[in-house]
This record gives sequence, structure tokens and C-alpha cells, in this order.
Amino acid sequence: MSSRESSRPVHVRRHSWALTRMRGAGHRNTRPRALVLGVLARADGHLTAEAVHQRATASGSLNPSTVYRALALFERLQIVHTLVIGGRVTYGLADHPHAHTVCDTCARVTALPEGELGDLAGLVRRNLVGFVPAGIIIRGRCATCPPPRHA
Amino acid sequence: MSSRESSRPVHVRRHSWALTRMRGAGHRNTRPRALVLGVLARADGHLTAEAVHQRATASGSLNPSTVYRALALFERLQIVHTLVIGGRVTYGLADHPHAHTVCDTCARVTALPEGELGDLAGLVRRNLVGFVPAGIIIRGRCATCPPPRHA
DNA sequence: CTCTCTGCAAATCGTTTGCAGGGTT
DNA sequence: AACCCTGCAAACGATTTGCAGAGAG
Repeated sequence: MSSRESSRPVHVRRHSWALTRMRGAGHRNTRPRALVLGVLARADGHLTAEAVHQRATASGSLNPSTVYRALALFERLQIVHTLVIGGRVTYGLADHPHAHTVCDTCARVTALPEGELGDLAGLVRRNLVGFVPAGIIIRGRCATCPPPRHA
Repeated sequence: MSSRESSRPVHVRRHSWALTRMRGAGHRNTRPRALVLGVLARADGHLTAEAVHQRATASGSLNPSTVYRALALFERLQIVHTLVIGGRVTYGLADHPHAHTVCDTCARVTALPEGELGDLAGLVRRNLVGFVPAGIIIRGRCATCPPPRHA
């Protein structure tokens, strides 16, 4: 959170990365879309559409359905990718490839930076000929969660 | 499909594995539950709740809500695992650990038997201390799908 | 016999959609 | 000016839930 590693804060760079991609595909830079991207660029982790809407609302009003439409567009353009956490669809900026761990118990999500797992993506590419990996999700139980009681 | 590798067909063994687990947790072996397990035991791949209901109906009537309740129970007991494919929740028997590839374009799912990816689970366990992996999902684009056109 | 489980039907709620006006290029 | 995008409100559809009766142990 020191935010002085570069002249441009990280979230600004992520935001403009997404913006460039969107504009490059011929889509307009509107206020609602900018609000959504701003939220996603600042989020460290994945957010539900509802959470995106709530946070975006703090900076200006916009309609939930517009959030859904924006997110659907961004997903199609591969600006965001989705992840289901605790039964809810969540969205996160797809600006750098990474794997996620998702705890089945507490629903906590951890992003694993590249290299954290050796070269997992490379392993996949090497073994699955023709398959282009876009994301890796590891479900399980995180260290701090108690094992599920057999009810 | 030769189905004579053992005296007990595979689906029977899978079914009774699940049954044992369910009974062991103190739940009753009812006809609807048996129907659902029968479907899952025979399925090679993941099915939506709706598909489970349709197939189960072929062997006897049961209510959709009962299917949902059964699947929720099985998930809680870790008898089944869920996977979101093309925006729909799908269910599969969790009798042996394996990874899945999910194609973002055609929604096709491929189960990777253990060992297919080297020891992916072992790699995860080694690098994520304390995290107990229960499943690995690799999203991406399969060899037969065209790359998404930038719309 | 007791307590769980099921069927039924209504309620829920995240998400989608049609349409007319507004904003971006 | 042309066309894309948004707000609004209604529609949608998968999943959940309350309740009374049926069935498993």
C-alpha cells in the first residue's frame, strides 16, 4: 500500500490497460464503464457484480444492469475473467496471468503470482497439446480453516 | 464400454462408495437419493441438476427440488464436487481426485486422470503449505475451438 | 414409533432484456 | 449527426423454502 513505486499508481496502470483494450476493440469510453474499470483496477481480488456496483456507486450513480452489461462486455473482450466463489460469480481484471486458490470452506480467494507454483502454466501447456490455458483454479481448504465436520 | 473388467461394473462400485459415505454420515438411503447417485455413478463427466433430474426420471419419478436437496447434501458430505460450465453449476462424483480442463468457448470438460499432468496435486501441496487441494480446474481454449473473435 | 425425507407450489433473487432517451465519437 | 450505450422496469429462470404427509430405521 506504499504506492510510490512508480509515478503511476498500480490501479491507474491497470485501468488504462483495460481502457486501451476496450477502445482498441472499438467500444466507447463511457462514465459507467470507467467506474466499473476503476473499481476492478483497485480491487485486489475478485468481486461480485453486486460488490462492483456498490463500490462504483460511491464514485457516481449507475444502474446494476449497466454493471452487468459492462462486465459481460469485458469478459467477452477478455479484460476480466470470472470465478465462482461460494456460489456467486465474481469478476477480476485479467491483466496478468495467474492461478487462484479458492477455499471451499471460507470462500477466500488467493491469487498466486506467476512463478509461485513453479511454472504451472508451462506444465499445462506441455502436457495438454493444443489446449491454451487461460486460468488455473485450485479448490481446497486453506490452512486456517477447520476440516468440515461430517454432518 | 466393454464393462467386463471386474465382476462389479464400475458404476456399481462408484454408487456403493457414495452410499457407504452417505450412510456412514447417518443419512437415510431413500429412493430419490439412490436414483441421483445412480445417475452420477453412471455419468462420465459433470451434469447439471436439471440433467440429473431428467436422467433419474427415466428410472422413476422424483421432484426437482429433491434433486437439489440431494445434491446439496452430497456436496456437503464431499460425495460430489461442483464445477461451473458455461454458467451452469454441474455436479460430478468425487470418488477419485482429478483435474479438469474446461473450454471457455465450447464449454467442453475433460477429466484428467491422476498422473496426466505429472503430479500436479503434489506440486500444489509442496508449494502451498497448509492448503489442502481438493480439485484443480484449468480454464482455457481446447484444440478444436477457434480463437474468440474480437467483437 | 420417531424423526427424517419427499412432493408440491409458491417465493426468492441474481441476472437478462425491450425500449426510449442521452452521451460519445 | 449517427449510432452506441444507459436507465428503467418488467421478465426470467434456476434454486430455495414452508408445510403436511410418507417412508426409513
